[in-house]
Amino acid sequence: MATKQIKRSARDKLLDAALKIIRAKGYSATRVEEICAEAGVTKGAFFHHFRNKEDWGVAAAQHWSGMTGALFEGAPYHRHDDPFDRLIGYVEFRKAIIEGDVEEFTCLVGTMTQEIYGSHPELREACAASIFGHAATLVPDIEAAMAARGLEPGWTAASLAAHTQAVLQGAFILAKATGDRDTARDSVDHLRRYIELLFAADSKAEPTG
Amino acid sequence: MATKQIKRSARDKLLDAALKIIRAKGYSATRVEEICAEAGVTKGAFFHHFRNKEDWGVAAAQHWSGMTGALFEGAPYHRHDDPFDRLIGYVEFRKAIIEGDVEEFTCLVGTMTQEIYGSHPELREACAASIFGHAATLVPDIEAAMAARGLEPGWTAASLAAHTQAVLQGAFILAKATGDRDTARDSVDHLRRYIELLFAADSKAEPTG
DNA sequence: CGCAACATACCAACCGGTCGGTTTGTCTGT
DNA sequence: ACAGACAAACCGACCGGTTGGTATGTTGCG
Repeated sequence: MATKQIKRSARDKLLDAALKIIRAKGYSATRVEEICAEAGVTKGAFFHHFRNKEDWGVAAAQHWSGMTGALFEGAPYHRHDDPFDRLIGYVEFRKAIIEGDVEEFTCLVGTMTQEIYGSHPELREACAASIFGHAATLVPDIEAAMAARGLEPGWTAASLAAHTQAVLQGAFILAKATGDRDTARDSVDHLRRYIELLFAADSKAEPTG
Repeated sequence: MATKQIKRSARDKLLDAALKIIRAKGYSATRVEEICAEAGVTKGAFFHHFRNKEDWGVAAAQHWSGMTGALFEGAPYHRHDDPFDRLIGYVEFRKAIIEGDVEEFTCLVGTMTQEIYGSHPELREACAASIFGHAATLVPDIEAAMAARGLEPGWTAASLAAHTQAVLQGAFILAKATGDRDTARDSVDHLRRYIELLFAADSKAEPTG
């Protein structure tokens, strides 16, 4: 199933190069010759596989969704019996993979969204699908945890799931600003604390209407 | 002190253009001729006032700091007597100014940081100073609120202040992805609820070590 | 006058995209 | 087993518009 061919095609190499370069310097500043050099192929190969640069960007976003999807699907936090534990496990897993250089742990589609949301609708759509598709995987566990505690709060499971992604995206920006992983990890700690407080305040009245 | 000249100089116009264009399409994709057109000046004026594009970007970040600094300094939430109320007031103010098109309420320096953190150190420094300089204005109120409730938690005032900025930056990304203001406002609601829960759980033991 | 604030004209490098050609693999008939 | 046909994968020179930056005026104000 996995890595069925030893010889990676030019397309695959160009997509892997996308992850590295876009996360390091953004979509707009990335030149296609630079992509080709990183991938070790020529410009001809690039335009054989992709109609244009945006087409490559869309494919990169989909490639990213596939890779991250597999990563989270195989992550250990799913083993917990309690849905709340799985949710906390997810957050801790997100914290744990904040490792190495900034361009290694930041989010491809979040970075792209910033630059292209107004000028490349197709690409924006692909990025949005990646972010919210991932957020949707959290919803069942959140709903189950809510039901288990009999919570009927002023927020929805989908909204909390989206919020986790907002915190992570924002944490990445701060880490880029400081150049320090710990800046991002601190925000993930706050996110974990928030979720714990949300589900601890089970029978109490909500402070916010 | 403020707006001492009716005739805005080319420099001011170029800086105002920066806010509009960079927020709409990012730093890299913004062309200097486009900046000049938006500002209604010529390229000669641009390179008279700025050594190069990056120099202009740094000035834009500082201009942004000055503008937002004045905005928040004059905001009504400072009138509250209680520091906790001021903190909540700040969050609500941030929610209230999420209005109009996406490029009108998103953050200039957050957008820039994403693209240039690895390639333009001076610009990154200016953006980081803007973000964390703003976060620092929240620290006294957070500390006062902590002291008033006798909180000695596992988190610091500076860390919570930084987290507020992370949530806001992340909320902006999600709003760019969906094209909908409400996506951002939802995360600000979660942020408010988190702060309320933090300060409500005064005498209780922290769930997170 | 003299200097700063602008305008105009221009350039060399760059960059996305094209195009004709070559290599590599696969399918088919014998 | 093998040659021929065909297509997809890939190459790299080339093009034309664009872009950051410069060189050289011109204007206006103290």
